[in-house]
Order: sequence, then C-alpha cells, then structure tokens
Amino acid sequence: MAVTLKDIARRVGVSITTVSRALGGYDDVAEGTRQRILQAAREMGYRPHTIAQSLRRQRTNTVGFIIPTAGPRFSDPYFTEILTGIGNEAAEHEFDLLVSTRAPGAQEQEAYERMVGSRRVDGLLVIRTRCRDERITYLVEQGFPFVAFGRSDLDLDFPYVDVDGTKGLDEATQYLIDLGHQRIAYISAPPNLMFAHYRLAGYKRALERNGLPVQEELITTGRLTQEDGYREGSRLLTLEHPPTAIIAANDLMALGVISAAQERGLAVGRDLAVIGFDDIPLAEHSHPPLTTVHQPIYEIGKMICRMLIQLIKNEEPVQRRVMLEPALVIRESSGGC
Amino acid sequence: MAVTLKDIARRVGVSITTVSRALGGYDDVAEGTRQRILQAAREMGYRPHTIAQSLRRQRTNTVGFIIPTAGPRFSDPYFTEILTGIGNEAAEHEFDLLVSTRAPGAQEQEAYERMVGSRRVDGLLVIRTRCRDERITYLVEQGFPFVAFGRSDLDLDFPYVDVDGTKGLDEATQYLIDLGHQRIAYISAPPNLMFAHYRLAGYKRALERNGLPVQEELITTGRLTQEDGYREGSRLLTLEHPPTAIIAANDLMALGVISAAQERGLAVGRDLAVIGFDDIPLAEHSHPPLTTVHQPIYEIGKMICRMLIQLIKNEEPVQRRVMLEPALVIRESSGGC
DNA sequence: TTGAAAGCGCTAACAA
DNA sequence: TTGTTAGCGCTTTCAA
Repeated sequence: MAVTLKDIARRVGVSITTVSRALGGYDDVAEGTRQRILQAAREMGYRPHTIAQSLRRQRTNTVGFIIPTAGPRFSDPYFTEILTGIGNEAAEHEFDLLVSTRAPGAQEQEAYERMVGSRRVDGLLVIRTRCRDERITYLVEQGFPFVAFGRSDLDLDFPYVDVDGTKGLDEATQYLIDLGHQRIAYISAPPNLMFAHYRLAGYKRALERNGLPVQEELITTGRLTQEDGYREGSRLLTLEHPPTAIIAANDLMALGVISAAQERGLAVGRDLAVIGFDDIPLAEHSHPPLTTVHQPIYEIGKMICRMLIQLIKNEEPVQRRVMLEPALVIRESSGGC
Repeated sequence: MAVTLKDIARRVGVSITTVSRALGGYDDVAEGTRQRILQAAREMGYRPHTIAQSLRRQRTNTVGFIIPTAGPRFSDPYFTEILTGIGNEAAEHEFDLLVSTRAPGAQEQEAYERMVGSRRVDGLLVIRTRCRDERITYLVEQGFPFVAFGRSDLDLDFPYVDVDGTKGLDEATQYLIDLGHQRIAYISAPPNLMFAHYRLAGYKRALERNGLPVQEELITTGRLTQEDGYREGSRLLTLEHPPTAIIAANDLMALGVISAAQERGLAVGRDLAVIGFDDIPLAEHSHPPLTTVHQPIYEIGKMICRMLIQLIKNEEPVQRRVMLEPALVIRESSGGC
C-alpha cells in the first residue's frame, strides 16, 4: 500500500498537519522535527497523492492538449515535434500533460468541453487555429486559461504565439523570382486554417510587388499530406504551361511534389524548384534536400506551454502576443546554390 | 462557479446521496425523483468533478504513456500514429491519456516512478521494449498494470502485443533473393532494442537458408533516423563491392538510403533495391514508393490500450500475448514489379 | 512551534 | 426509496 502523510505522522509521532508543513517546505516547523519527518518520508518512500492535492488545492498542475488528428493513419511529424516541446516544458515545471486525439469536428469540441468541464486540467493548448475558431470562442467564453499557436480572425483577446507566414512566403517567392522564375505555383492549405491565408497573402504580395500576374491555375489546395502534395504536384506539372517552381504550404506536401516531379523524370532543383514550409527534420535529408521556410516547432511547443503555465500560476506572461520571424532555409530543391 | 451535486440537491430538495445515485444510474431511486434530478442536472450544466471521483473511487480512469523521444527534433511519424491509436481507443472507453515525453535514461525512469507513485494513472503503456528493460522490471516489481508493445528478454510474465519481426525480415530478404540479389545489406536498429534482434535474426535466417554468406561488412546499425539511413546507406554504397539491395530496420532509415542512392545517381528499384519496415504513410508516397514490411501501427496502439483498460477493469483480456503477422508490401523501391 | 478541525466533491455502507 | 455518516489524502485556517 502507498505511504500517506498519516503513516509518516504516526511513525514520527507528530500530527498530519506538521508532516504536511515540513514536506511543503514551510518554515514554521522546528528544525529537528523537520529533519525527522524528511528522513522518515525518504525511508518510507513517500510520494504525495497528486489527486488528493489537486482536489484540495483546486489546481491540477496539468495542461491539456487536444491534437487535431486527421484520420487513423495520421502521422505528420510536425505534431510529434511540437508535442515533444510541450511535454518537455511541462516536465520542467512539474506539470503533467493530458492529451486527447480527435479529428476536428463535433467530437473534438466535446473533448474541449469535457476537459474544461471535468476540471481535469488547469489550462489548454490550442494549435493550428482556424477561421472563426469555435475552440477559441468557447474557451474565451468560459474564461478558461489557454494559449494558442496561431492568430485568429475573431475579435477576441487571447494569448498566442505565431510565425509570420506572410513574410515567410513572401521571402520564399521573392527568392524564386530572383532566380528568374516567372511561373511559380502555390499549393495552399485548407482555407479554414488561419495560416493558409497568411501564407497565401505572402505569395501574392511577392508576385504583385514584382509585377507578376497572380494566376488562378497556378494556385491550388491540398490537405497538408504528402499524398495531396503528390496529387496536386502531378496536376500542376501536366498543365499546358507547367510552372517552373512550386511552393507548398507545408513540407509534407512539398515532399509529395518532389515525388511527383521525379516520377516524371524531372530533376528537382534543376528542372523544377520546390520550396516547403515548416522545416521538419525530414526536409533536411530528403533528396534533394528541401528548401523551406523554417519555423522553430519544438521551441514554439515549449513557448506556448511556458506561457500557459505562467498564466495558470497568475504570473503575467512577459508577452501575450508573440510573433516570430520565419527564416528561409536554402537547400538544393530550389536550385540556384 | 462549477455546479456540484450539492447545488443540484439543494435545488431539487433531496440529499446529495440521492443525486449521486440518480446520476450514477442506480435503480434504487424513484422514477419521479430521478427525472427531476436528471433534468436539473441538465439545466444546470452539471459535470462530475473527475478529480473528486478519482479520489473517492481510487481509480483515475487514466492511462499513462511515456513517449521515448530522441532529442528535441524528434519527429518519427511512427509515434504520432501509435499515439492516435492509443488516444482514440482511450476516448472510446472514456479514459484519459496522460503523456510524458522523455529520452530513454534516468529521467525517463523517474517519469515512470512519478506516474506510478503519484497514483495519477491506473496503468501504463510501454512501447519499443528494450533488452533487460528496466521499465518492465520496475512495473512488474511494483505490480502495476501495464501492457507493452514488444517482447522482452526478461524472465517475466506480462501482457504484450508484438509483430513477428523475424518472419517479416525473413520474407523481405527471401523476396530479394528470389529476385536474384546476392549482396543484400542490412541496416539494423540499436542493439538495445528488442526488435533489433528479431529482425536481424530474420535477415540472417533467410540468407543461411539460401546458402548465402552472412557478411559483417554488409551489416551495420543506425539510430532509426532518416539521417542515419542516409549516412549508412552512403557508406554501404561506397564499399568496394557495394550491395545490390539494402534493407533497413525501419522506414525512416530506408528513406535515407533512397536519398543516398539518388544522390549517387542510382535509380532506386533498378540499380538498387531498398526495403523498409513499418509502412508509415510516408512510405507509400515516396519516390519511388517504398517496399516495406507492414505493421498495423494504429491498430496496435488501439489494441494495447484496449488490453490495458481491460486489465484495469479486471476484465481478463482475451489474450495476454498477442503476436501479429507482418506483411510484405511490395512497391517500386525493390524493383521486380 | 504544533495540533485540531474543516472541507475540497464525491461515493458507498448502513440505517431508517 | 431516501438520508446520515464516514472518509478518500491532502491543505489550510484558527487556536493553543
């Protein structure tokens, strides 16, 4: 059976209260008593009963994270990386991490309501913000602490971290234009995702600034999977006037584009330039290595988790709205190096 | 403020106990009373306080999962997929999922002790079993419920699910031999992982059965990353007598091998055959599509989670030791189709 | 410096 | 069929 404060109290011959105080690090315990209690606790292998603490303190020391998965074979490396960041940061603060996996939709919303309503977590992490994001509306409405990765189009004030996708895509596009490309295609993300618009805007802005036409036939959409990148890439490459460069809204789709190009016997980097977004580890070791807009995914995971914990502890976070600069990482898939 | 049983009791004019019983679905509550209670609960938006329930019932309805991450940029798609399986199955049983992310080592062991000791979870999921696996020794010692993905070399009885890696690699190797390959290299997994040995044994068994020599220079090891696959692939391909086929212990390394081969101007599937293991979604859409030994990762996640929940609920699981058959999925990277 | 007592929200044994 | 009581393990007043 597990050791409780009661057991220690009985053994040392003091009250439960005193044991609690000694173990809690309060200074109104005589030094001798404290020593005896600490030693007994150590010898008996005492561990606080987190659940009991939570009930009493009305704080769970747990953050919740509902991963928006897309079907069973969902496996975007992006999520593992951000989860690692979140998990490691939580551990540093001795917070636990409660995870749910739900596809966007009714069940997902239910998961949010469950986590909030059951008071199992002190706060939530929301990633991949969406247009008119119901998760955010709900959490703001409930006054429940949360931090998002991504901005929102709602007129609501909430803490978030985001990467300037407009700037990232502008830079990527400009880079291709500087290399002489005139027909640059873009595979966008599902339009319900906030970042889809920012990135698309950056692509268009760069074209317009350089006096290049924004052509509808060169803009398409995929669901962020390698499969969709492959399919849309194939489609673009079989156009009557195919593009000489393709940018994808994320790396996974860019890798799909590379497959599509290679299947057609094109040498990526020479016959076709390809650029992605995210800089997942896979990007560096693809063939050819993928030029991409880097966002520090692991660090972002740590950051949103840290901000949330500060919020929970009522330490005002240093910054409520963090905007990070993306960085174009030039590798071989874009040619010109 | 959150609604409690007390609030409902006061409003309906009955005792807390009666409310608890009505909501708990017991049948010793008068139908009229029950209806009034249910309605009040609905109207007031009652949600049970999970933490309080846990403390009282001595059951958390939570399973723990400590993900063995390898560094910050850790992003094996394999883990997202198994996590999705675990998470979805847990949700079906109304169990929560507590996740930690720790690199194998002292901190990881601490995480196990913390989860067990703090009584935050009713059971644990252990994946990627290792030789003399300390996690398993500890959990068996503690008598703590857990289910593993992978066997162990310890003389201990515990429930697990595994895929017959020996058979999988035997089949893959035999397939290459049947295609006429004589020099087949193998990039193995870190030897502390249990599956490394099973798979290696399958490779050797197939060679020996066919009277082919097991050559040390054709057997090497990588840490399961694409980067290591790339590096070891490059090394193998620059041998004086390079292999005509390379099998990797997982898909990520196989993808690295493909990159290495393509960099050298080799056409994978024609000049070099490559086979992986896992069948991550990425494998299907690589260029060329990767021949690989399929294991149903998502289903395994669901299965170990289901078994654990049965164990926790004291329903004896149908099977304590499940061995799944792998299936060779032939695509273009191995040629011959 | 210490202890008694109350109570977080819930369940369950027992009594009525 | 319902209510009273006790208590899960802990923290935190308040009083001594």
